[in-house]
Amino acid sequence: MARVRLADVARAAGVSKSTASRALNDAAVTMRPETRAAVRSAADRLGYRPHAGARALTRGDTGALGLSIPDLTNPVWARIVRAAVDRARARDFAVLLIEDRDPAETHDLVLELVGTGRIDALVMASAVPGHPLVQALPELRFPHVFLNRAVEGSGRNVVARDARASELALEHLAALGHVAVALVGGPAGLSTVRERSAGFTRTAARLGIDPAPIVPAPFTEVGGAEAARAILALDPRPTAICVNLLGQAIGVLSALGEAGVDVPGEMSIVCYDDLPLAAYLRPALTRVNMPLAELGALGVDAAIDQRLGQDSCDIELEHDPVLIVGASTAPPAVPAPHTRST
Amino acid sequence: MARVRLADVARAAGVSKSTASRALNDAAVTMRPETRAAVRSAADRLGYRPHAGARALTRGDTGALGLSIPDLTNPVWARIVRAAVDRARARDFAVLLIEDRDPAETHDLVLELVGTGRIDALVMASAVPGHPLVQALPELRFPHVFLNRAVEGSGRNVVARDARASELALEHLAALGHVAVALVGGPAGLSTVRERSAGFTRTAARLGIDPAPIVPAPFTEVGGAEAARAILALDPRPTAICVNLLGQAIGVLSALGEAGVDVPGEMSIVCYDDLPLAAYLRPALTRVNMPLAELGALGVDAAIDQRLGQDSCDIELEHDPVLIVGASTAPPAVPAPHTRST
DNA sequence: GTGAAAGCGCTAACAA
DNA sequence: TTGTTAGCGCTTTCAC
Repeated sequence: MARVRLADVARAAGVSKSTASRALNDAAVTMRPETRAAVRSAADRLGYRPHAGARALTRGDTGALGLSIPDLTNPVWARIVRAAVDRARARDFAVLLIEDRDPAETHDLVLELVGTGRIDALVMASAVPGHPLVQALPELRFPHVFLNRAVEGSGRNVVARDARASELALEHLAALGHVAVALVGGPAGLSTVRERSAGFTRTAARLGIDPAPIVPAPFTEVGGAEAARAILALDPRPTAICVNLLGQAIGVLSALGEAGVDVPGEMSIVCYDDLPLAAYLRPALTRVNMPLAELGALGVDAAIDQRLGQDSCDIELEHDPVLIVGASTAPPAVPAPHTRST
Repeated sequence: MARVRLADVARAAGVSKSTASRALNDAAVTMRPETRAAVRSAADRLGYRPHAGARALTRGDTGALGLSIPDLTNPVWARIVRAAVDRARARDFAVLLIEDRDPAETHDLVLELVGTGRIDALVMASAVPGHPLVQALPELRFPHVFLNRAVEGSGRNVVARDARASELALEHLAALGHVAVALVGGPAGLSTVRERSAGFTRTAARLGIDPAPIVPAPFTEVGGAEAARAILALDPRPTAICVNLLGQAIGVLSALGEAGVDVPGEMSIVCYDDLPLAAYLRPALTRVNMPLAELGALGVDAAIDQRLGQDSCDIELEHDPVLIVGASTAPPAVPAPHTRST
């Protein structure tokens, strides 16, 4: 099972190494069709595979991408990764996965990957304010894009229409008659959170919904549960809650259940994540489906294109989020009194 | 930002390339301490990083591992991947992630990765009976281990004590007084499923629990829901259900809820996955925590060690699964009559 | 203990 | 249209 080298193919086809190389790689160059065919068939027959290291050495690229995401155990990221890997493979790139649980370590790792010439570009989906990589990348002049977590002014952002998620949610709730809605937000500084919050506030105003409390919360079940308890304590109490993450929504459901608050009877819930799970919770969640697959694919495309010399630019996904109505939303039981002491 | 090469380091340290290389890589070779120090400090100062491709060419290895898993969106696999990537990094290896959604494609991809010399070893966590790779790998004589999905007779299996999960679950249920327990199983041919089923049958017999129905089901929410409906239709009806996957368990809860069956009042549930989510379901699940992190880490260790020339062998994890009692298990409401017509 | 030189497998000038 | 040649950056004999 010794490695088949280009020289072997060349010999088998009766040509020189360079001709063999050209026949295999350079579709543009003009050469006798039978030469090309001979080389190709020899390569096929012998099972020739170019050695990636050798190629990296001469061509100066690796055919690999780095992909950094914040949390692998969140299925939303898993879906993005899946789409990214698929697209990368379609374009003949491998993906080195980086789970960014510690920015400083991620910084070191990426610098190592770049320095050792292991990747051609980086898809950075774990940007947060103050992340050392966000600062380091431009100085490196290394091809990169920011995916789903925009860095303002970078001109390399690939993002979904996050504000639209809030619009869809609030329009649905308004149509049901809700006039006071809360939002369980997320960690400060994340562009998705910011966009969704902005869309929330803007749309609430437009629809005549109460200036609604936005409760920041960690992206965890506990975070959702605590936010829900805070919201329950509000006076007047909102009749619906929008939630950024499915994990948070599960925490919200849990807290509401413990407090004896019926969903959707006394409280409606809309979640901005759509995963199979969401349909099987009790009640099944009304949710917004974000185009995660498109996100992953476009991120990879942008990164590769940039490596190929194309100028980078901010990209917003074509597809709108989609609202999926479940059993967690209903008209408010008692029209909220909507009075307030002055 | 031009690349710093070994030659640059050598020049800066006033030695030859070979000396520089030795100083940096070969801890064993004997050389003047000050020479080594000079080289090291020069390398540090210049920010030298050996080029991975060049190194692959001369050393014949890449410092990268392939890791194939069945489903990235299942957080259980995400945890295994996380641990694998961490361990790989600790041993200075990168990980190329492969999501095996189509065995034929995975086969091609892995052969490509191996053929192009992109990986030094494969951690195969997506083996199923008849998987083309399972056949191809031994012929390739390429270092590989089977992780969490054993291939009988391969002598390269890294697995947890899956049978023990069933033991723990049944012992808990027996202590509560259950005498008829069902198991929601999984796709045929998976070693984990087989082990858990075997442990289930064996332990049930030992504890005097009814020859219990094992209902195979896909690893999805729907799968769990359908299995639950089948179990509800049984006569006599079991008073408890063990479930292989968290996703299935959520389907089970959903189906039981729809059928108006109270958990744990009328039906107890134990799930063999422990994820944060499980604690926030209503009711919070009684569950078995498998040592997933150890699994991922040992799989990587075994793969690397094998690449390093060590003989492979089957490995069972040191740590036992752990039972975590939630609110989904309770004594059976009415002692099951336990009579049967003959 | 250290240096010179060869070569890993490939691509890309440059010739022919 | 094809072949010759010279590296890419590194490790590793083999001399010294």
